[in-house]
Amino acid sequence: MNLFTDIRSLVIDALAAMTDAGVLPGGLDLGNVTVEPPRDALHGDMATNAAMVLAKPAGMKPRDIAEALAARLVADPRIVTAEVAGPGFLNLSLADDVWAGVVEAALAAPDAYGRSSMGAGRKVNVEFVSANPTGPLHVGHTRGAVFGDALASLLAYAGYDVTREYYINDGGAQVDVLARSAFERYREACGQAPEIAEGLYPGDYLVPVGEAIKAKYGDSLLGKGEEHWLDELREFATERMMEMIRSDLSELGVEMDLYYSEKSLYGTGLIEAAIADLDAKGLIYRGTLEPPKGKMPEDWEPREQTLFRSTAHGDDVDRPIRKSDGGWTYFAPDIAYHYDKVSRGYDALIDVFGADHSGYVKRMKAAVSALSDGRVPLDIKLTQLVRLFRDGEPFKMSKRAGNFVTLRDVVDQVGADVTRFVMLTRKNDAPLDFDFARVLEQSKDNPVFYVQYAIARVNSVLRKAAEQGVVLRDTPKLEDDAERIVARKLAEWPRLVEIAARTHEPHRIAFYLYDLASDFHALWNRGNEKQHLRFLQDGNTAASAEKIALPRAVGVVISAGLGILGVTPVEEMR
RNA sequence: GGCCCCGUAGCUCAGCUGGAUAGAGCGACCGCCUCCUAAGCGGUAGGUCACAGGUUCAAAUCCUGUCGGGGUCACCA
Repeated sequence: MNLFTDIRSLVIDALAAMTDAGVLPGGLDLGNVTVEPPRDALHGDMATNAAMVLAKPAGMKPRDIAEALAARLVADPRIVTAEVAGPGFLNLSLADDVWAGVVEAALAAPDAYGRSSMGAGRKVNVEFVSANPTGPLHVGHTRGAVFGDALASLLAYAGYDVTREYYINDGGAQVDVLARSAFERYREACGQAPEIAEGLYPGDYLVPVGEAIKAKYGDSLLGKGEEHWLDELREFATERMMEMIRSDLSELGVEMDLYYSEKSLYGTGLIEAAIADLDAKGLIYRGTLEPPKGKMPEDWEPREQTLFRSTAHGDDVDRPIRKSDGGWTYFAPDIAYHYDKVSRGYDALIDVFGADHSGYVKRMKAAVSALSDGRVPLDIKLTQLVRLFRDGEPFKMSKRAGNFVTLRDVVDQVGADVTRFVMLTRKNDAPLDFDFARVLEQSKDNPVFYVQYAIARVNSVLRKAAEQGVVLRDTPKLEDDAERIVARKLAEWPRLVEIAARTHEPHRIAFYLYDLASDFHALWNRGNEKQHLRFLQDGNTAASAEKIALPRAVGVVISAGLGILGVTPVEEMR
């Protein structure tokens, strides 16, 4: 049930009837006619722009259209008043029955209310995190993980068939560096002094890996050149890193459907096939790139390379796919990976990158556009930096020293639920301040707590009601504006889900939940002043049952929303 | 220099396929607990939506340009 689409249908039908009656000319495009919540509640419950949108094509004054439309709309029992306002808005106020119906719908099908069929079962692949398997996940990855996971849940809630996927960059030079770094820790485990040369990974998370290598190989690798151990240790260390990463993600509540290995692309012909596909489309050629405009790199020299004509699909320059030694550049397996995603039959692809990868957006979009002949849209969402604070004091991280703050640090200190909610209290492309102390604060200044407190209050009322022997009923009685405001906010939920899903912006869910909680807290406090607004009516279980329906519906929607965000609703706060 | 993101109240940020008098929280000020959790609520004050053009019945939103902040920039991933 989506009240806004219901009322929009009503408006569209009325406009069609006006056309049939000769009031409006035929052939009007009604696509731009909207029914939305007005910004100001004083304007009513819903507003439609129909008269303004149609005035020009119909050759009529907005007011005339609006008044004729109003006359038809008020004939519907759901519409109490329809008033022309401003430049031609038609403000609608809806009957209390309608709001009661919203509450009933939520209570009748708690798992379904707000779910959308807009996805229509279309297959969407959400690739996220995809951190190099060379160390633990840090805060930046955490944000990407939370964002991607919530986005995936949101899309599933909106009716898409979603795959969560992680691309393991285990095919490049950085996993060689990992192997060498692990080897030094292995030497350390064997009692030798490790030599962590410049460029190796210094983090002590490799210490246990070194010990594990010793446990497996004894001292048989000591003193041998890397040609004897590089392949084996690369695989060994990479597997250990991925175990750690999977475990970190699991701590955060993220479960991938598929881990896709870059290395697995090699030797299968997939890269060659992807490039051949582009070649067949005339998009591969030998050529020399112009130097970058503006500042000239010190060591730049003209060089003939094998290039992908990404400019044919919107990129700024063509991109090399082979290195001068004949090997593939990192871009080639990326192309092959997306070629594989396309050929797996997805209707849409989403990649979640850190903002520092913004330079790859155009070339990846160009690749997918070329590979799918423009059929499969690729949306790339960038997550901005996370700045860490404690009690307002920023603290520094140094990747060189290996002392960056890890996902596990964050989750261990504040918990997965708080981490996830806070990470979604900003738009993905806005920087996020994360204060370890503040996010645990139990006050209304902390949105996590504020929303959880609302649901805790709902549960509190339900416990009290059970003690008093109230038999729950799904038919609410709404008699005050404070109640209607809450019901109206509940009515916006299905609409909001669709907007958030369409824009790929799960943060909208978090903001909505905050607003809903706010309306609910306001209603709660009205009960302090007005006895009839209390959910529990003294000694009158029948009246209580009618009053409790609304907060129960609030609980339904907050639970559903937190579910999308991957946050566990609390039972109570003590 | 090219490209990408950002610029909205003193601060941190929302703002719906373009809608009406641009919202919330913090901070400031004034109020509300005999009563379902005051861990909360109500009110007051605070704005050239960076700037300038353009499109439109209508622009914080779309387009162009300028300014300011951040990111990124061939044979690393």
